[in-house]
Amino acid sequence: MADPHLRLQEMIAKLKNLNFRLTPQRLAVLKILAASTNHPSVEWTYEKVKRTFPTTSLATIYKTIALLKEVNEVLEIRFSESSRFDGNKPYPHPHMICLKCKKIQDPDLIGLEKLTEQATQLTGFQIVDHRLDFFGLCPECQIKGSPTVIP
Amino acid sequence: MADPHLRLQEMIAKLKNLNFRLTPQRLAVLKILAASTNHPSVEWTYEKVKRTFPTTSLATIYKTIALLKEVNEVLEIRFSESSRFDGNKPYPHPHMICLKCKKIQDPDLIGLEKLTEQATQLTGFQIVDHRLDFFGLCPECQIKGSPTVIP
DNA sequence: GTATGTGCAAAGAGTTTGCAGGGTA
DNA sequence: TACCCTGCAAACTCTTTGCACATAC
Repeated sequence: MADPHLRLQEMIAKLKNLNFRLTPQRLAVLKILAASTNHPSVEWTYEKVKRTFPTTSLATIYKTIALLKEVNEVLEIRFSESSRFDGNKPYPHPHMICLKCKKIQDPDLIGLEKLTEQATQLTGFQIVDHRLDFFGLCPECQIKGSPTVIP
Repeated sequence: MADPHLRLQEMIAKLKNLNFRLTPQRLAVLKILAASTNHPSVEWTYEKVKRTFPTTSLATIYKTIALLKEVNEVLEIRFSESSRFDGNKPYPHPHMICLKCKKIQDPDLIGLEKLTEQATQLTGFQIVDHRLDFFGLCPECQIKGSPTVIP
């Protein structure tokens, strides 16, 4: 993962450059997204921010994340039920998703570029984005009946 | 693509074997999903079925597709906005998705198995499903301002 | 004949939006 | 001080559900 502190500074710089204001609530969201490897959900981020700012609203979390998406400082991983976010690596990359505990992990795969080339040549598409998800059971969930934790 | 007539027969056989009833509405949905290469949405399927059965309800389309998902005779491609379906190839495969006209196409890519193996070995996940989507502009949409058609 | 499927309307979940009041630069 | 941001509640979209009536087998 990228250095969380560095990522936070990058995010702050981006927002300042674009003349967006750095409110305490926003800063709290940035910190969480910059440092998390667990691909937080909106709800999880909301609960975490509320520990510091109990009056924070869900709408503010949504609005802040929408802003970060707009300036490409967070990657949204959309599922039909809800979305998960990655502010540490805000660019497309493969994910391993545990169907039981909902953990999301980033494997370093080699060869995805080759597939992208093939796809381009076969279809003539001008590719601007991609998404590769593997679904299954993580090592922990293969063994015990681990609790379902949705980050 | 698989032979649409054959696919329809397979779907019918599956439902009969499991003692589900073959209503005219259901049959209409099966026909559409077995024969379509455009990865229909629920809404598109609904409009198409209504031409033959004007009193059909959206709920029936949803219920029929849910049934087909349950017996693995249709692949659901979920997006946060809505889902698209493939009854012709009801198993995981890569998709090319045009961001403009919403067309979805199936490229025959070589090498995805290698990535799956890598992912398994790197993470220890027991993989049961995957999804690979490429997003971009199809050849038509790269040129003209083609109309946005959502199947 | 009987259980299953249909159609309508209402409920549900996650997300977005409008607006009045409050805080940043 | 001026404008942007927050927080609350209502709205929105896609999908699911409950229930009375209809119908496939």
